[in-house]
Amino acid sequence: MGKSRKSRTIYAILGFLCSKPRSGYDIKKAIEKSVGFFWSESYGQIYPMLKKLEEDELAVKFEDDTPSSRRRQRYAITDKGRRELARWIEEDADYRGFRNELLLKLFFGSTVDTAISIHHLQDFIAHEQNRLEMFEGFHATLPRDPGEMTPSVAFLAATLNYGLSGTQHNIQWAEETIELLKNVIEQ
Amino acid sequence: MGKSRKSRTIYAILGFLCSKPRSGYDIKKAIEKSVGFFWSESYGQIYPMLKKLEEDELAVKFEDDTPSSRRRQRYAITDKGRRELARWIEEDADYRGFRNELLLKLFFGSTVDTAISIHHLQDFIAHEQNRLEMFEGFHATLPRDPGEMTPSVAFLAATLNYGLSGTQHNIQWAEETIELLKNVIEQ
DNA sequence: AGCACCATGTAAGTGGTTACATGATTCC
DNA sequence: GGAATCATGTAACCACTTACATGGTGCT
Repeated sequence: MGKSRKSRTIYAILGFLCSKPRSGYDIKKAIEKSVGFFWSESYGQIYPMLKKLEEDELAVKFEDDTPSSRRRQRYAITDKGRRELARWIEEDADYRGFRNELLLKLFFGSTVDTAISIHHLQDFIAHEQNRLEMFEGFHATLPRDPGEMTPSVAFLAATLNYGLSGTQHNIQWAEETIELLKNVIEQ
Repeated sequence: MGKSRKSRTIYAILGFLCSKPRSGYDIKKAIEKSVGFFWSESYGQIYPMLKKLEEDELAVKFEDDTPSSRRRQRYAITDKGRRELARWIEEDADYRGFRNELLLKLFFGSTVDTAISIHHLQDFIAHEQNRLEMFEGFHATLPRDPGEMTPSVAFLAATLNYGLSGTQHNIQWAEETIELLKNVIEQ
């Protein structure tokens, strides 16, 4: 009776098959491009899982009928697959299992030179500023007209907003924390 | 040449041994109480790792000399252990590997009834509000007087601030997102 | 010819959780 | 006596990453 130690790879794949048939390679790329800032899957998970999806009749494979093109094994989601995806989405989400290495290093910061912690925070700010630019670029491509706010755009915007405002928040926190640590040094 | 697929359990343990000798049980409790909102370790990791720490001379075991008390095997960090901990802290932190199940469900929200996504967000708000109370309670115990702002308090405050402001941010985002989704429904 | 990219996989290894086993101690 | 907690461990299992293998395609 495990609490929630199940792979979510299957649902990530089903979710991306929902919009259109895709190959394993397509799925990996789509994940990186759209949800990469909060989710990732490796080929080592995707390809075996696609095989299992077909076994369980949650997706069907169809070879490309154009023999001239590259070998490409695309999968389409079935009705059973859609139901399984919906069932999972309706389940309560699991909030546990976060691990933040930066915070752990910072928590132990009093055992090393404070300059090291400040350096980590500056690194983090640079990292988050890169992400911020990426988010802003992405955000600019969203339709601003409320008439174009279709459901799927709204859900995309929702996750994007999380990344955007979260990153801004991270930068602000890191800057404030640097000041805090500098003040402590001076005393 | 793995990029960073090494266990950090060893460093979490060393970090907690740094302040005083502890048993495996103590370490687990200390982690839950202080860094539980961004880190966790299980006994299945801690006890074998303590054994390994002793083998590698990063810690030494000493049985309690009071035979009347419970069996308790405490470990003390060695100089070598302190050096190893410091070495790790100085390394660049790894920001990768976050997975957010709530966001994934939300990203696929257009495939199910929007009420489900709103329900998830309301659940999330309740969850974060509980955490907020916990953080605020914890925060209130910190010394406010700048004179008492010792380094170790400052680093504790830094991580706590992350949790505190991050939780506030999460709540705000979730509330705004509910409004966004409600507006989409009405159209 | 050579490089970058497309594309599909597999094998090995690891980190981590969960469930279970065991027993002492404290407190009601 | 019984329950809760203290306390230490192990075995099994699993999700996931990494590294490797293989070969086609398109472009210069």
